[in-house]
Amino acid sequence: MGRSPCCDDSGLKKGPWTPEEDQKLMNYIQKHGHGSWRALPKLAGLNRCGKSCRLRWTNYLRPDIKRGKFSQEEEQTILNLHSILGNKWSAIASHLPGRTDNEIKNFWNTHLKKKLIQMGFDPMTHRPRTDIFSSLPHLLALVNLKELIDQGSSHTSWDEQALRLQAEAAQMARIQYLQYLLQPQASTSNNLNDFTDIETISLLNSLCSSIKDVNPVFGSSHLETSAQYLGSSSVQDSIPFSPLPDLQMVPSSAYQKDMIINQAPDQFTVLSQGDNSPNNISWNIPSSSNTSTPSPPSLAAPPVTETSTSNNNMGDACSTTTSSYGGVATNSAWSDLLLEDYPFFNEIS
DNA sequence: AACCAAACCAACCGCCGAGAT
DNA sequence: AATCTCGGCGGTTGGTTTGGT
Repeated sequence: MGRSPCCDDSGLKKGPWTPEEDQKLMNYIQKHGHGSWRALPKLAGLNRCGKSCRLRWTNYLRPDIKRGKFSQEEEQTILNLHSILGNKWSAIASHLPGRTDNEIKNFWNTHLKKKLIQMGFDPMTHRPRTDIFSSLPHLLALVNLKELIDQGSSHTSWDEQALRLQAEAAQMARIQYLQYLLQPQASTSNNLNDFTDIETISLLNSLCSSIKDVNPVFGSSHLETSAQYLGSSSVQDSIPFSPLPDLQMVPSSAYQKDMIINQAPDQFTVLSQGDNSPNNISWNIPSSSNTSTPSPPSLAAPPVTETSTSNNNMGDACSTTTSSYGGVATNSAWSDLLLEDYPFFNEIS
């Protein structure tokens, strides 16, 4: 029959470990290895359950454990891996030498999760949240802008500012809605080839024109976001992450290979390969079977993060952080995310 | 200085799959 | 085949630290 239970002795000590206990455990393992965790406490002279000893060793005493703050690279790696693996802390930890699953889990729960939520992204899906609360950070940012305007430093009138503000908000809403539409999971059919919706194309057109209306600077390589106008620290200080993991898994080159993007100053037209008819608005995207089981980005190539600084049209410096991971580029700013993940946006000029 | 709330993190709890009995 | 342990995992708890008023 089976064995007797391991940790059913209620006389065993629980709670924080003392330095003496730590020393006993370390001494024993360094001499004999841990072997059977069940037998270890008795052999090491500890009044602890084997499970407790194992936890103490793996999470705290192990000599190869790295202590201290997580680096930007580690943070980036966690975000990327979490977007692929979810809460598989041990799997994530296996890619971060010296970090334990417990440490990563704590770091995620106390820092990264909050960051994503603040930015309006669902920490579990890494996608823009569609519920009302996701808009709160942006609404707060708009309130901050109003306060800035109230301080009277602007050359333009309040009405002009309000109009621009309104247009900005509408633009953000469109971008968010567009992202929602472009998500494979959001599609009712789950078939990306069904994405020929006339509503979406007209949305693209309206987005295009509204961007130009709102932001005359647009036409250069980057679309500036409201957050950048506002100098919102919550977004500028943000870390790069994977907002749309499924699409990111499609290599840009293969992705673009299937599409010919044609654009004119006031018209947004998407053509499929092999048919240059301007009336054709079908959009060929690799089938869901190709995207449903993406392979994780290669960890052999560490993420490369670049931060560039530019000025928005209110004269404030703003920075954009771009990371490349496994050949897939992501971007921290909303619109830049859009540009990176949907290559056709890059072509608008 | 005192109090309170939020943040942090080590440790525990309960579950699961694999393997032993 | 059934029962049980072991090791591992993810979720949660609760004590401690930190920051704000």
